[in-house]
Amino acid sequence: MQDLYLHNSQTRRRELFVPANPSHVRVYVCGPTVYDLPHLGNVRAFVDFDVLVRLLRTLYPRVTYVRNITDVDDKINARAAASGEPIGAITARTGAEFQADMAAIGNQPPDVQPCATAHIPEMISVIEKLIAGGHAYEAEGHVLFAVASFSEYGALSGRSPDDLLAGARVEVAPYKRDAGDFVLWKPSAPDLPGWDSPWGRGRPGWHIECSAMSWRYLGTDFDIHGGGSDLIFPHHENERAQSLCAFPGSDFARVWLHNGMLQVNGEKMSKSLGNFFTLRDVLARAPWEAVRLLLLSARYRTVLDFSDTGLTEARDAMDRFYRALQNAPAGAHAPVPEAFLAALCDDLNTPAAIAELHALAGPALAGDAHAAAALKAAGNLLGLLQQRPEDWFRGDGDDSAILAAIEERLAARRARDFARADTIRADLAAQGVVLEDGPTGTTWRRTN
RNA sequence: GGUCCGGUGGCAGAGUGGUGAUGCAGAGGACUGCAAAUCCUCGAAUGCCGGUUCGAUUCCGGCCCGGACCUCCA
Repeated sequence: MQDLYLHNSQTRRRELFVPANPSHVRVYVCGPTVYDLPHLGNVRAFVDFDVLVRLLRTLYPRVTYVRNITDVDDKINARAAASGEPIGAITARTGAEFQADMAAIGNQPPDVQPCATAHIPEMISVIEKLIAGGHAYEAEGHVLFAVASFSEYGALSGRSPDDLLAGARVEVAPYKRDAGDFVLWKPSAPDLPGWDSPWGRGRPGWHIECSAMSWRYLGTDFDIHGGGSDLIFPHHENERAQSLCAFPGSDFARVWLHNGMLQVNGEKMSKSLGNFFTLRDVLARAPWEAVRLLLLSARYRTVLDFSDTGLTEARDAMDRFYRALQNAPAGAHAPVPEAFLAALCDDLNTPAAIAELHALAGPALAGDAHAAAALKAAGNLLGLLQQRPEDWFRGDGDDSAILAAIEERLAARRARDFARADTIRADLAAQGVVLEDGPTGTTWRRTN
């Protein structure tokens, strides 16, 4: 079997991936907070981890992929207060939109998508373990994690507790023992979501849900934890501290993977900056496979700058791949090519993998049916190239007017009335239909 | 200010201690009524300064520039 190497952000090194149990690989990825439509930066992360899981599924017999849904959060509360829409309605609606968008970009559903609000008892249980172990304390109705109780605190994000204080941007609540202490549980006002707990009616802090739900579905130790690089601190640092202290002797996640941010015009795309495109904005301008190819055209760890040029190029590349696929006999199957698999096994080197796609497209276009079948098999690992080529080029819709115009143009060409033929072709082009005259006749495709 | 990541042709983007992938764009040609698509050919890059080395784009140090994070974030 191909060795898989991954860049572990905890050690900051590329390491051979060795699952704790090769017959069952376990992966946890931080999912969305459901209060708005996913933007393209969110989508990049989930596409990257979708490819990771597809790869793991080809290398290992069983993979459990857990991705949480955060449906209790102060941003959700703020959105509800601002819009008047009830919290439950916001989370239900945007949760459904999230699922629809994941399907629209070609991501396979995770095995488990636990909601935070359905796992309050597990969170309370973890918090109780932390208090019992001397890692958490109650203060003014809050339960706080005591950073000083965990000597490894800061190891994941590479900072010392002292560094964290130096440039702190927020005021330190007076009830904290240390400035770095963070909330596990906090009191909730009567008009906000709350659950009964040993510390009164309240709601969880941000980080505890992931500790609770990874424990519930993957156990105290698992193989890979993924998320955006902006989550390394504080979210993952705190999550790790909670889990390691609640379950002494465990390793929690053994490999941490963090995807780079997506930028637009050199600036980070994020909800708080208000410069984001939702996935739906982008899908209105290009087919989903072009968007997906663009997102995979840079390595997951690097910053990716989104541009219209890139979108156009990705679309043209998909055109070429699907053209090549037209030479695959129906039902032809080929194994995933070695070089392609090797690229993905090198820390998900998707640009190198896409270069292999191009290397297959050449022979396939020249009529090599095996190369075409291999191209399709490789594309499948990226979540691409599984449509019929005619659907990619022409899609659904009423083609009768187009076909009639093509017939008329063919008649004009036979009569050597090229002016008329060119007029028809130009008219179709204006409608987004490109004609291509080949040795076997005229074919057509949509470009919008 | 602190921690971390990165700077490769016109653009995007890999890799590598010893002729620097791939795609787009560009130039020339084949094919075509003309195009489109396809094919052939070509030109074009390692931020700056040192160090180690027979040899550095790669390793080390400094500098410059960009980005992420420093309790909202994928």
